[in-house]
Amino acid sequence: MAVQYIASCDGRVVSAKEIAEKYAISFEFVSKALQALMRRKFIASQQGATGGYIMLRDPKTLSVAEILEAVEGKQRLVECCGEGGAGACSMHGRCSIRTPLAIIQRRLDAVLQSMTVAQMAFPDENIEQYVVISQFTGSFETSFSN
Amino acid sequence: MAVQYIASCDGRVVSAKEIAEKYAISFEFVSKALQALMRRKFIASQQGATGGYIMLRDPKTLSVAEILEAVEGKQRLVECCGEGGAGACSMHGRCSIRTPLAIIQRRLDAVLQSMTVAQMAFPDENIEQYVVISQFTGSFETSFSN
DNA sequence: GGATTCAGGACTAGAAAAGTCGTATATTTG
DNA sequence: CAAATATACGACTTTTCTAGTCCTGAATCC
Repeated sequence: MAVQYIASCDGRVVSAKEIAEKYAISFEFVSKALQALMRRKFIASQQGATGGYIMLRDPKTLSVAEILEAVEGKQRLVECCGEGGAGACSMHGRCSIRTPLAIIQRRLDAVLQSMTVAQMAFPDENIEQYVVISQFTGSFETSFSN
Repeated sequence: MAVQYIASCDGRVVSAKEIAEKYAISFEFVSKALQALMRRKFIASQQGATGGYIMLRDPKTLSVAEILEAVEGKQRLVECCGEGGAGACSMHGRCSIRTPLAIIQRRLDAVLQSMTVAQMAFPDENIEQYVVISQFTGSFETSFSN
C-alpha cells in the first residue's frame, strides 16, 4: 500500500508519517518496510525536516514479486526450490517431488511478477495488458477497480 | 510425497508406517496429514493389522491446491482475499489494494490447481498437458522428471 | 538551535508451525 | 480369545517466525 501510494503521488516527496496516518498503521512499522525498499533502490529517501520518500524505479516495471522479496525475503514452498538449493534440503536424496514443486514455484513467481505497481496505482491505464494475462486463469475479467 | 506414493502404488493398501520409513519422517506426523486427507475423502483408511490407506479420488483430478488446503488450511495473501472476506480485514475501508491482491490470489490458486497428483506420480504420461499450461509463464519446458 | 525526518539495531510478545505423546479403537492372525 | 498391528485423535511441548515497539543517532530545513 505504501509503494502504491508513493507511486500515485508521482514525484512528490512523501513522509513515512503521512503514510502511517493515511493507513492507520504504526510509523515504525512503515519505516521498516520503506527502509528495506530503499536498500533495494526501489525508492529514494530524503532526510531532514521536509524529507520523505520518492519513487526511484518505474512503477510500470516494478513488480509485486520484487517488493515482497525486499520486505519479507524470498519466500519458497520449500527451501530447495530455489537456485541451487538442491542439496540444501533435509530430505535430499529421499524427496520425490522436488521437480514438480520447483515447477509450481516458478509459476507462482511468474504470477507475482505479472502484477506491477503501476497496475495497482493506475488501474485504468492498464486494462489491455491485464486482459491478456488473465487468459491463463481461465476467466476473462474486464474491469479493474479498487 | 505421501499422496504421490499412495497414488503410485495404484490400488495397494499402504500403511503410514511404510510411508514414514520410506521418507524418514515420524510416523505420527505422517498419520496426522493422512487423517486430514481422509476427512476430505481424498484417501480411504482401513484399520487393523493389514490396514493402511488407499486412493479414493482419481489422481488425475486431485490437485495440489486441494491437498494443501486439506493439510494446512486455506492459505491467503491476506485474510480478506477470499470469498466474502471483504469486511473480515482490520484495514477495511482504508485498504487500497484489495482488488489487485484478490486478482493475484486467484492466479496463485490457479497455479496450485494446475498441478495434479497424477502429474507428480506419473510424469511421463502427462507431457502434453504440461506444455500447454507452461505457456503462461513465458518459458517452454519440455521435460518433466524427478 | 530546535523541530522534523530518516536509519537501524535491539528487543518483546504473540501466533503459528513442527513435532511428540498417550490412549482408544478396529482388524487380522494364530 | 489373545496378541500384534493399524488407524483416530485430542493434548501437549518446543521451536520458529512475524508483527510490532523502543531507543539512539544522524541529516536537513527553517
